Order: sequence, then structure tokens, then C-alpha cells
Amino acid sequence: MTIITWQSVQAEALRRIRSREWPPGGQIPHEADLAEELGCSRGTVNRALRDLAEAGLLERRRKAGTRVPLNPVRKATLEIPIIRQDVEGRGQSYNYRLLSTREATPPPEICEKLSLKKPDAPMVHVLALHLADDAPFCLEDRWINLQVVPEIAQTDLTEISANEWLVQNAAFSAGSFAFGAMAAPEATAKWLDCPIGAPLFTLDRTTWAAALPITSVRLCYIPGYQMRAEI
Amino acid sequence: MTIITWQSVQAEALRRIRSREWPPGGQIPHEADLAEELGCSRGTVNRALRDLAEAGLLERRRKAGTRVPLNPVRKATLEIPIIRQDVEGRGQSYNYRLLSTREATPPPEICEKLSLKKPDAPMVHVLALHLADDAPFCLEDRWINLQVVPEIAQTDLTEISANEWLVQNAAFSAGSFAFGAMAAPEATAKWLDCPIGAPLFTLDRTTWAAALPITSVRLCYIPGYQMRAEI
DNA sequence: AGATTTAATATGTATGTACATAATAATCGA
DNA sequence: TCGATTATTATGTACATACATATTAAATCT
Repeated sequence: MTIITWQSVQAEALRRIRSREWPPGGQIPHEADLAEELGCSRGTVNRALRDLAEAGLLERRRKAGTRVPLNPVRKATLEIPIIRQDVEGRGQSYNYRLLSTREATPPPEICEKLSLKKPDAPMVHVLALHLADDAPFCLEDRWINLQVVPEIAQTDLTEISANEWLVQNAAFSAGSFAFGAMAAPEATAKWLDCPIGAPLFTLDRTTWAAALPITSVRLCYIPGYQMRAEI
Repeated sequence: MTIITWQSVQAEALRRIRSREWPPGGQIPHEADLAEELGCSRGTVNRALRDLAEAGLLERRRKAGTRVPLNPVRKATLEIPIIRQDVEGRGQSYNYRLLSTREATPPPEICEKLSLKKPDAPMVHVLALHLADDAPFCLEDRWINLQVVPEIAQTDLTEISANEWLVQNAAFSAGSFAFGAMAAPEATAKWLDCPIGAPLFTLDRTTWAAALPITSVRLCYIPGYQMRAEI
């Protein structure tokens, strides 16, 4: 006799969804019925189905029951590694070069990303290059809010990247990402050692501590870079 | 007196992580201790911390306990909507145009994506344009494995997009995504009504039913498109 | 001392029970 | 018949308990 775990219940539910034994749009049996049929407790079924619902493969509503959605919104889990780990995970050696730091008033588009009405105080602007096997890999263009992390002004960013420093030293509460593409401007092309106008994959990230914006960064990856995710 | 829920326990744990009350690299109290301190059962603490661990904000190991990782791998949940929903979610009207369908032998790079040694059978090749407010939005270049979904050959893809048909009619078991950027080739530029060489955000997706590859698709979005995710 | 076995321990999970919550269905009154 | 109220019901969650599992630390043996 095999033991029933919530994983095995989940696997069986997945099988029924994929085999269309539970067709799209259709209602599936109640937790209690499934528990009896599969020979386990309702808690176990609940755990299994709850996870599937979180993944978007089922829709659950109190009293209404559980159904297979007609148009599932697939949720992919994307692991956003620190660039060092991304590079080292590819079996390449990681290196980092600080290109410039300065204190300046952020331009309007950065203010907008940080939800600041107007630039009331200078921020730290960091330009840095991440290298894989000593070849350019990713150009980082970052603005850091001095009002939230004033210590950054005294930090030697030649030793540790702003990315890593912030991850290890700034309490954050929320963040948003946006992926896109852009044509390499002249300065970017120079640093990434690619033709001007080359299509670059970009990752914009803004990070918050409660209601205070900490940092906004744009990462420009070398031509050909791909970011992968599993479903 | 406020009631303790697993959400409130999770919020308190998050607060301690972010406030560095539980510093990076440090061990946090045992479930049993936390349960006593917060006035709830261990099950409730377990549920709260388990979810945080799944999100990458804690590391848990049996006997070793729970610690705050030094270099958290942030996991962003990306919702991959059907393009129709993406467009309609932006408040625009969705439209779809089938540009061409044909049966052909897939080129080597498609075979590779589908993990096929060599093309042993013809597949369906579909080219389609997704429109937002009747303007080009996204060009779809798809190959579909006839051996897995032969019904696609009899389907009228002018009415329903291959994307939607497959979501609703093909049982799938796994998939992988890759995001990137490319320069618009001449044909693509023509359909998307953008300059040749314009930087395009691309999404490659391959879908499987057990060990059988169902489809491989490349979506090319218009210049300026961004895909968003929250953390 | 070094290797192997054994004990201790923190998390992982299953169960039964009880009640909460949300949404639907049924009922009743005007 | 319509609208408001009241039951009903499926999922959501909390708890206590028990045991499983993985891992570490201690103990034991050679």
C-alpha cells in the first residue's frame, strides 16, 4: 500500500486536469469527496488543491467549489539572481568594474519610476559594468535614494557592487520589474563592446522600503542574452 | 485581542527580516518558540515560514533550523497572460490576424528547441499578428507538432488563435520560457510596422506533453513593449 | 585519533476536529 | 414578483497530536 501525501494528491489532480478528465470550465469534486476517494484527509486534499490554485491551474471559491479555469493565466516563477550568481551559474568567472559615481539630481524619468513628484534632494548615480570571463556582460545604471540609505555615500563601491551592498544592507519591502528591449546608445555600446543600435535585453527594477523608494536600476545585457524561466 | 492568523505571523516575520531584527545569515527562533511567543500553534508558524522559504526569503533545513539567507535569490512571479488578456488588460481592443499556415519540415533551430534529433515529420507552421486597437502588437511565429495534436490541421485558425486553441485543447505538462531581444528582420518589421533593425522584446516558449514536444513559439513585441512583474 | 553508530532535534506532513468565511440557494414577507 | 432575510454549503484556517525525515551532535568502537 502506497502512502498518500499532498504531493501525490497534487500529481493526481494535475493528471486529471491535463488529461481533461477534469475538463476546462468544469467543476471538480469537493474536497471531502476527493479525500474519501483518494483515501486521505481533507486537509491533505486542501493543501494539494490550494497550491494548484496559487499556480493558476485551478479556481477555488467558497461555496461555489473548485473548477478548472477556461483561460488559465500561467504563472512562471522567475528566479532573479544577483548578477554574480547568474554569471557563476554559467560556469564563467565574475568580475565587476565601477565606472562612475556621483551625486546628482535625478532626471524626470527616474523621478517617475521612484514616484517622486520632483527631485527635492540629490541622489547617488552609479554606473558599473559586470563582466563574465572578463568580457562585458551587463551594464548597470542605478540611482540610489540618499534619504533612505545615506550610508551608501560612504561605501566603497569599487569593492562591492551597489547591487550586493543594497541586498545585504537595505531593508526592502516591495519591488517591481519590467523587461524590455532597447537599441544600444553610443555610450552603452562602448561599454558593452557591441555595435551602436544593437538590440539589448533590459531589466528595470525599482525597490521600496515601505513607502520610500530606495533605488531604481536599469540593467542592459549584451546582445544575445536570454533570461530563462520554467513553468 | 487580535486573532493570530498565518498571514499575521508571516507579516511579523517579514518585518523582522526587513528590519534586520533577524539579520542576514542569522538563525531565527524555532517554530515552537515562535509559536509560544506569538501565541499560536506550531502549524500556523510553519505555514507562515514555509511560504517565506518558498519565496526565497528564508532557508529552512530539518534539524539545522531556519535562517535568513545572505544572498537571497529573489523569486518573482510572472503572470504570462494569453495575449488577448494582455491587450484587454491595457484597456485596448484585441484583434487577431492569421498571416499564413503551412505544413513544412521545421528548421534545425526549431528541432533543437523541441529536442528532436532530426525532423522526421512535417509540422504546422503558423504566422499570426496580434493587434491592439487595430495596431500591430505582437508577431507570433509558431511550430506545432502534428504527431501530438493532429486535430490542429483541421482547425480554422482564422477564428481562434493557435495560442488559445492549444491552451484550451492540448494537455500539457511542462514548459520553458526565455526572454530576450532581437533586431527586427525585414519581414517582421513590415508586419509590426516598425523600422528594420528596431529592438524587439522576444518571448520564446516551448511546451511539452510528457516527453512529447507540442509547440515552440516566438513572440516578437512592438518596440517599447515591456513585460512587468512584481516581487 | 578517526571512523562508525546512535541519539537528539527542527522541520515536514497527516489526521480529526472545530469553527470562520464567503457565496449561493431557499425562504418568507410585502 | 421582487427584495430582504435566512439557511446551506464548500472552502479557509486554527489547533493538538502524532509520527516521518533529514541532519547534526554525541557517543562508541577500533
